[in-house]
Amino acid sequence: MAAQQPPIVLYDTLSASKRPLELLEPGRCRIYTCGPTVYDMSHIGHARAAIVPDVLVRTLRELGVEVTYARNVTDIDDKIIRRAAEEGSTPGAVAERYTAEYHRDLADLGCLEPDVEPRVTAHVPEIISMIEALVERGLAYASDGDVYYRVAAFAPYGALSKRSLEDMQAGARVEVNERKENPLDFVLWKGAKPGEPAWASPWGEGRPGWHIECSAMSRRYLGDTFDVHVGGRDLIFPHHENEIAQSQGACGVGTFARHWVHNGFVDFAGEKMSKSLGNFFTIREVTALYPAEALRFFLLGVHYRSGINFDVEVPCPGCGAPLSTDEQHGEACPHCGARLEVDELRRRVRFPGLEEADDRVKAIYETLERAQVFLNGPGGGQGAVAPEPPEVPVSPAVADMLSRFRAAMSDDLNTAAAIACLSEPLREVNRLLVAKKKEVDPVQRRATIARFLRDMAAVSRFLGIFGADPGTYLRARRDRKAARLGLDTAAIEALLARREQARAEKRWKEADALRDELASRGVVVNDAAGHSSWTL
RNA sequence: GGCCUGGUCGCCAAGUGGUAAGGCAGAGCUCUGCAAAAGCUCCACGCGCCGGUUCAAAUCCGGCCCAGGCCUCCA
Repeated sequence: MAAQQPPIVLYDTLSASKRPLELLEPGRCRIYTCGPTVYDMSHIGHARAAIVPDVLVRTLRELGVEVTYARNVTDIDDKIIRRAAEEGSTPGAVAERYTAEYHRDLADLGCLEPDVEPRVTAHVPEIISMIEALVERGLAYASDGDVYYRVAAFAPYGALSKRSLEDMQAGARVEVNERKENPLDFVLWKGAKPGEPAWASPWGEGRPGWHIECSAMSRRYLGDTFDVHVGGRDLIFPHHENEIAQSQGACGVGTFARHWVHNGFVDFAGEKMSKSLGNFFTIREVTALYPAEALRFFLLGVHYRSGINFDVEVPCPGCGAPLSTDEQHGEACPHCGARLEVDELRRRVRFPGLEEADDRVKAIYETLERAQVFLNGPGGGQGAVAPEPPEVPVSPAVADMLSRFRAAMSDDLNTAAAIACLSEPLREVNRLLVAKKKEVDPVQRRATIARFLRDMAAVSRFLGIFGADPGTYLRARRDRKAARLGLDTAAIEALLARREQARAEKRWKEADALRDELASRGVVVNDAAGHSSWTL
């Protein structure tokens, strides 16, 4: 597809409107997103902040745009230093460890690797030279070993966050820092403190402030001006506002990101996440309980700019009664009196929304698997999808699926609407798969199912979901869930075999009793023509 | 206090001027030894409330009520 036209419409925070993504260079898009500060395990909010730009990148690529995607790692920062001190480790070791954990989480979540992933500590020279440029232009000043940005000297300050300097001064907390000319000035370079990592600079030993790294590194890899900057909503102020001040201050007004994309928050149980029980979970904690694809599907079920709520259900270990947030913090269950311990509660936590997502992803994979088997027979591999017979009519619902899906994705990455486009085709394919021979035109049936599989492969490239081999996914999901529930797979298979024998001999009572026994463990039995299968 | 979002079916959630997507739950049915899965049918004359603009409004304007966020580290 020639991408001469703006490929998609995207909401832009700076202009506060949806507008076509007009690329600096037709057919090519440069994207920068703020990656994590690596001082701890990443939480679900980080997952969303990574998945949103990932879907943007995937969508543009699928629409024929050549994308350069940069996502930084902030590997030097107060929190990293503090963490290292707590652990008796070094900031470098802390950063390295959590960078690796972050990569593992994102790989689980199906995020593509960025084309470049710059680290702050490897770009100190670029940072210093940018600060020097700001000082030369009167936009920054050295003060007692620190360097600060002179906010009042940058006229557009506040344009992104829609706040005037006066507004902010009125609402600002009084900050005691006599090194600053203005309380709103922010630090570009921090003078070294004893025992902290430090680099030589024109202002003495020190290290970069928080915001400057994104300005310096985006410039290095994407140029003075690039197409899209992505980040969480909470970064609009001060982080992104300051990036604009730095970059445009150094490179000129009109430079830097042409389009600002900000994703909404993830809330837990209706509250913004905080590190107290019940509303703070890491990616790893969640993916230990549910498939990572279910988490991704859940996060994409809501438009990226909206907040998304993670329902959390914490049952009492004693009586199973759901506990309110307050009750979770209590000593004992108000219903049965059982002692409550944090670790125990965290292990038993349930996420109803994720369970629904898990079931939905499972159901879609089941349809994909049945479709594959229909076309290729049992054991037919993923790559063995039969070519679509030419010029054969395909059921309308399936024929339109991909174009409708693509249209939704092109309209400000409306993943929720895009996913909804799959429902009708899914129903149609399921209908065709079980239809009696005389009910459908066999040629059309085959063509429709083949087309569906082909187009679902495209869908999976947009979303980063449904790309696994269905049989492999379903087996892994089931076995993992069985292990988590402490079920003995071999014992289940044995019961199932006994039941099949009973059924073959029409001993229905025995067969039903065995099914009840399996059901009591949560195992769902599915009888097909010749054989039975089980799932969870 | 300043600034900014959002209030759509029991729950989740699309829809930003043209007559309410989708998912879950629920009801009935088909298939089935019985189930399960799948499928079929049904499930918001109304989109926080009150006015207004318009041939036409969930969508635009004004007022009000409610919830949340940012202004400090934060995805």
